[in-house]
Amino acid sequence: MLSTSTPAQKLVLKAHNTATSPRSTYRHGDLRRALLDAGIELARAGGPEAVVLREATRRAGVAPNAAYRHFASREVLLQAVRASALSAVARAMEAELDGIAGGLPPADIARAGVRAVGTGYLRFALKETGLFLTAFAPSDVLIQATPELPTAGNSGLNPFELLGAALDELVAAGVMPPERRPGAEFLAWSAVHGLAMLVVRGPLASVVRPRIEEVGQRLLDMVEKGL
Amino acid sequence: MLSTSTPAQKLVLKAHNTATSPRSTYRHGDLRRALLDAGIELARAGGPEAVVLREATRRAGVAPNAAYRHFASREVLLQAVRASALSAVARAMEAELDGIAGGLPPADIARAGVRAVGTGYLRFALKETGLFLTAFAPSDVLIQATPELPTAGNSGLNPFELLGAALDELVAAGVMPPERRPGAEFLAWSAVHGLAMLVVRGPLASVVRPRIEEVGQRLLDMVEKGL
DNA sequence: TGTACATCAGTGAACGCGCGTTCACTGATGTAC
DNA sequence: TGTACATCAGTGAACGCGCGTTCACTGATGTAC
Repeated sequence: MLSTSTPAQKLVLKAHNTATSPRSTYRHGDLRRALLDAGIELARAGGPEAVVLREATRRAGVAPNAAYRHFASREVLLQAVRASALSAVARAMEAELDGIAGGLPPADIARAGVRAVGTGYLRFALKETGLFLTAFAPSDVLIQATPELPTAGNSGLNPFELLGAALDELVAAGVMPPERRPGAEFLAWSAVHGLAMLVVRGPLASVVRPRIEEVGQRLLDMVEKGL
Repeated sequence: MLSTSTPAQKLVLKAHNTATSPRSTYRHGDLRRALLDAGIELARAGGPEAVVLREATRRAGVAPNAAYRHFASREVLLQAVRASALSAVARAMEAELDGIAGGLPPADIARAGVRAVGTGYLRFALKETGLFLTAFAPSDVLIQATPELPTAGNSGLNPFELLGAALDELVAAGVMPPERRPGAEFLAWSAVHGLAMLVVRGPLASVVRPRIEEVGQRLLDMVEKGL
């Protein structure tokens, strides 16, 4: 079947090659993408340590060393996966932001923006724990966005920038005094990040998880009042 | 020299055996303790993944499998190290609590108590990063204190209990309304834990680290106001 | 339109590594007589 | 006080594992003529 496919069919096969359909051509088509996708899947299921070069090549249906045509090392692949995970976090935040009802006074909108960013972060951590851990995993390398490896969501802002923008709105709406603005993202981020870490893998997993929505909203209350 | 030592000298050697002094007797003396100490040292230097059975036995000057006389598996050794790390966190908090000046009004004392707990946590994370990460590392197992593996400091309270006690004082001093007390430790812990994680290994390492004391205090301001 | 050729994405085999863990053992120690 | 003996903490060797990475290669592809 596959071996008698026409050149045109082969092209289609190459373009849509997945782990399940055996390759029919010598060349893979888009191995870089396939490895990256496999890496993302591994990270989703098991966090950053689960991103293993050999397993990614296995899933792409390719010899282990083929990966080196596209990534200089396992570490470089992992960084690409992290960038993708960061982008997914940004999109989760944007989804929450999109849900904000219009027609409210500016102050309420601004407050809702910060809450949306925090809520998106927490929900992502719970729903996509592996990717979340990968995005913010301990790492010596500072993850840099590049044109090929965007860390931003649809808005063009990455998670950190989305938080910053939401806080700017808070100031613009007169909810937060401008002198408190500098560095405020560190405080807000810390609170939400800490809860996420403690709940998804840490000591609060069993205690807080069932009440995470409630505790999350209380945490955001605290941040709002405290900032 | 060592081979001609008297039985009494041998006993001393056994009791004080370290990685640097070669064993003179067949039996080790206190291998369990030596392995635990080596594990703690490994965790201190490299976090939880650095706690490697074979390396611990190497440092204890013993064959790799000798460890199985004292720990059922690598995981069990790691848990013992974690308990010790938690205890060290508690002691860091207690050190800050001890520094609180007396003679203040109860409300101020209570507030200072919460700050001390948070400050101790943050300072420990920065000074003993490896142990900090080990204490709160992702883990499926809930770390349980046992008589042989205390997680508490000198006060007899573990880090979580120290925070709880400080918050209780806040209520007792009339600073915090009693109805806000339940679950408040989750919020306070989240904030401090998040900052610690983001700074010691996360994306804020380079940005915030130089200003960590200031940012830490601002974070505690936020918690105090927001609770 | 056909052919020669350079490119380079993938192959196949192998490497060294360090890990956790199991096995059958040995011999120092403390204890019972 | 001396001796036989059971205990059990440590030894020595080996296992299988999966990893990242390197090597010399091959053959499908697109391009220049």
